[in-house]
Amino acid sequence: MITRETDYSMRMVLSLAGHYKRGEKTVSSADVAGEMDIPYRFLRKLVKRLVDGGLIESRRGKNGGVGLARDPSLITLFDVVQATGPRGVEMSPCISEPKSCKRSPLCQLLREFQVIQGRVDSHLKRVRISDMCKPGAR
Amino acid sequence: MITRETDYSMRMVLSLAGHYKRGEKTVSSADVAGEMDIPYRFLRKLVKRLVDGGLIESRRGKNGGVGLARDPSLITLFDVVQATGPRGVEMSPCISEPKSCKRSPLCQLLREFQVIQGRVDSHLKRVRISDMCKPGAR
DNA sequence: TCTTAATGATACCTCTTTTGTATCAATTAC
DNA sequence: GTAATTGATACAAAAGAGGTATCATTAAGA
Repeated sequence: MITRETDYSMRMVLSLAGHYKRGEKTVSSADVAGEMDIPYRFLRKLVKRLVDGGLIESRRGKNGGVGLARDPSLITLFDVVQATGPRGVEMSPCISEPKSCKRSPLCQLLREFQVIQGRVDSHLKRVRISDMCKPGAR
Repeated sequence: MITRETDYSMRMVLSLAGHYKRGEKTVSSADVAGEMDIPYRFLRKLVKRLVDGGLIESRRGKNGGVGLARDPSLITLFDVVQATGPRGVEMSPCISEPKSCKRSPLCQLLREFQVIQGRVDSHLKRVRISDMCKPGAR
């Protein structure tokens, strides 16, 4: 599931990619929040995870802000998903916690869920942030 | 997202498919609940949706119960998902409610979500219940 | 006809997760 | 030194998921 957290994180990275291409390596969180319709304080929480995940860098103090840690062609949607939360875009609780269900060893449903999850993840891995920064997009 | 509701509904249909193949066209909800580790009263709620969705049929009174409405080869996982809830296995709230976000007309993320959603749905449509009732499976 | 076993309908409850807010400390440019 | 910015942490509100309870209705069979 793509939660708001994941969605907002992706928006933020997209925004930073746009600035990155224009040579603006650092932008304030407030600017990104305004630009991408993200609640400012919520976004501030997400910044931490993206920094911890190594996708963005931040600088404190006056004229500080955040910026991509590397070229947008080297960041995929999957990277953002991973950095945002421990559970990713998991299709089913059975994916991350198969042991919590005694049926899992023989469960045909789990098998199918795993196949679908694999497809979703591999698609997310193929989509680079740079691919999404086309003119007219936002 | 595959919620417990969806998961339980799939389990129920799988169980009924097993009985169906053994010639038992009607089984009590209590038996299915016990067999598939589903809380009985919760399952009762799900029965209604599957009946409304035309996947299963029910008979009241003594010796009543539930059973598949058609051959398991004519029921897919997608059918179960659709019958279970209005939102299906939606990847993102943006899929079912794009109008709720003013960004959607130009949103590159929404485009990607839609592509992924389409892949998930088409996979679910290819998996028939009969495919999943192999020996050793449950 | 009476009893029993089953579903139908509806309402409710509780816990977790998601989403969002608030506060204060630390840092940096000028 | 001041103003602008992020860091860290805690809190709160809202929504959703998961589960329970109750009573009505129906049908089989003694």
